[in-house]
Amino acid sequence: MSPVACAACPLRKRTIFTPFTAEEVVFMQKFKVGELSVDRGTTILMEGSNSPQLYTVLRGQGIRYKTLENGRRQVINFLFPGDFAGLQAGLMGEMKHSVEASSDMVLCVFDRGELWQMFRAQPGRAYDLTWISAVEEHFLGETIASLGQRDATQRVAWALLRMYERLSAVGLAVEGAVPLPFRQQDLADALGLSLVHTNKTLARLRELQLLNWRDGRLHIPARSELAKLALVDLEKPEIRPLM
Amino acid sequence: MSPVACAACPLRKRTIFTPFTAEEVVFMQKFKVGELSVDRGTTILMEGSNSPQLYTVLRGQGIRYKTLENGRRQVINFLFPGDFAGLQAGLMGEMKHSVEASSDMVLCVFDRGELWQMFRAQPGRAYDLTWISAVEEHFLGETIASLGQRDATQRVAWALLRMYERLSAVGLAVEGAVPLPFRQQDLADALGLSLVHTNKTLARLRELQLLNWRDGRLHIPARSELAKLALVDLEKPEIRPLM
DNA sequence: CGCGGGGTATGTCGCAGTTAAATGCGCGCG
DNA sequence: CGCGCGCATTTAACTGCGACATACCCCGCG
Repeated sequence: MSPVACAACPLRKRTIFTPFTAEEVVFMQKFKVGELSVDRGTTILMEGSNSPQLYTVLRGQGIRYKTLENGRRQVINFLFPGDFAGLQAGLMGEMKHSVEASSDMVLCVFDRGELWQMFRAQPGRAYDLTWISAVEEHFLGETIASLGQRDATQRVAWALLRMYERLSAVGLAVEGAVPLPFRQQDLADALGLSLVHTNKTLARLRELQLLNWRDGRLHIPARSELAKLALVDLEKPEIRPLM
Repeated sequence: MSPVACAACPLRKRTIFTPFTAEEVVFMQKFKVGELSVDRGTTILMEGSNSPQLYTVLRGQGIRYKTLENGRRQVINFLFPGDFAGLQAGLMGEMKHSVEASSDMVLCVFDRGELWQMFRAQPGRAYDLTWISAVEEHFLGETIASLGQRDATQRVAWALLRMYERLSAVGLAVEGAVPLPFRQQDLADALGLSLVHTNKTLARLRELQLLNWRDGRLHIPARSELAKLALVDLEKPEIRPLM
């Protein structure tokens, strides 16, 4: 059965940051897999283009977004180490979204055309990918629920809390702070709010000492009630102070 | 390479409604795959439960939803022939969403535990599943964009148009009408709108002869400008009449 | 027959969230 | 040095959408 633990990159079965094994190097060569380093601000995938590459994030953060017909931008999700990108357009055809590096990034790249060969040679990779897709889909579902049913405060709290936990789990927390190199506009576009309102909400959360996000680093105090806030409906009077 | 056309069910490489081939029957037995018929209203998957089964829809429609902490419900997507359900919870663990039959349904069922064996024996299935996931993910991304950036009218227009096209493509359109056995409340919960507001929006779209949804059947007039409406921003004066 | 429940249809009102516009602040650059 | 530019912040005025209330329709049921 071998229920592989979250294997983010086809190259890595274990965790994100381990060095390559000899076996993995052979695999890399066979399937034309390589590493790619990009600078902050680089557009890795562009909507409308026809990229034959797939990526997994090894280090750094990025955002995956889509530009609508009316010019507005929707950030679909944020990319962290372990995430996958490039599949969304289907197994072929042009990309339906863009990916941009919010910090310097290191990516694991391989060819979409090799996927079929890879699955045949290594069914375990297919299993990994299915797993990753399932988790990804789960989070997209959560996001939909957030956009559809929660108010601004809950959305902001939920999003930041989730990112915080996600990055902490990968060991990126330093003294209770985690790197989050996004602009407030990125967060606003992800949550379907205006920049102004996002800002106000952040200010309130900061006042209440529920979180602190400055200079690209997010800090959440030890006994922060943020989790409650993100989940519980604000109707509840005991949480009400938030407004 | 064999870029398999959208193979909805592990049992069917071609289209949705073809009968099983002898080869497929052998496959069914080997991997303990079966068919399941359920009545309208049946809850197929329940959030919190621990179902070991995966499903693909062969016939009928359903909704996949999630109940939030505050009691509100978010419909994540609607299920049509060809759609996949049951994976979202990850490859194991309890379901994070529920699935309910909106009409009588016929499902293709198989065991999550067989997935690994199946992938090993038939890499093509893994490829299919990856494809399906990619398409699914694409639509979830679209939904997120809709919830985040579009107003009520655009959301309703977009959602109904998409379903209409989807079902037409599978040949379910009869005289320009397509079966859509959902309540307005379901649509509202999917779009993050109140029932009342959804209703009013539908009324306006009906007045403008852009669509007609009655008695579980959706009709869209041949030269309906619905598509424009769903995509173009209402700022444009020529579309403005809608308000 | 009357009664109740589920779904649909409309009107009014208030607030959360939007749009617009202006200020401050740090940084790279001619 | 001072100008421009990206980003964060703040204030003020407007509005889309949700909450609530009410009414209608169809159908099954005692």
